[in-house]
Amino acid sequence: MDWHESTTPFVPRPDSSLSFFYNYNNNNNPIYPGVEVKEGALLVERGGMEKMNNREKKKRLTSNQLELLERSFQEEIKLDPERKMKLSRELGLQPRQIAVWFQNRRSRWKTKQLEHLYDVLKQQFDVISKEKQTLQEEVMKLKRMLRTQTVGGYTEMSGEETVESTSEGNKLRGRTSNITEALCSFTVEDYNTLSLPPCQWPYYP
DNA sequence: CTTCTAACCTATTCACGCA
DNA sequence: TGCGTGAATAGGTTAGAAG
Repeated sequence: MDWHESTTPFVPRPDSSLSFFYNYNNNNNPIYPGVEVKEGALLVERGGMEKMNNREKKKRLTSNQLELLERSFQEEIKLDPERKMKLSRELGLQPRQIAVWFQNRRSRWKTKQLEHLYDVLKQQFDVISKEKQTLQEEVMKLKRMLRTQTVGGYTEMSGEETVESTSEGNKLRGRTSNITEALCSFTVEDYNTLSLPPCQWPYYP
């Protein structure tokens, strides 16, 4: 899940309705006085686009700025105050802009991770699904064989006792239902510990 | 215990840039 | 000019410090 092993594992926050999404634990939330400028660098307020006339036009970051930000992000997904100020100085951007960029970047990163996870799970599901189909076909085949044998004078299986209700059938059922349960009960907490193939960053949608 | 602050998050808005 | 992208905003939660 982490870009680097150094980053904090995905730990849902307790007691939060949004805990599902809280990747990054907040236990060592640093004090960072006077840096987080709530307006200042930002150009537009909600519903106040007319105010932009007096402000700087919203600009895209330059390729150099993006390159450095991206490098920094890949070193560490979280932004500590010191690094924020350093990047701010180096890139000539407001600290708030750096913070926003990291925020948005983490968001994009997580979206990609979820897409990747979906692909992995789908692949696994397809394989298992195929396997189940093969086994079901085999069961049908065995049933047919049994029926032929009983017609020919062999011992007949009583009433409901089919191949599926035998120990083999139970094994098969148990196995498939376990797989289904496992897939249906998959949570993001599992996602934390799931070992995924290495994720090639940066990749964009 | 309550309040404040600063960090984080998701969802959303909307300007920019490209086909 | 329509659409995708991404910078920025809004509004929410949590943790930690201070009163």
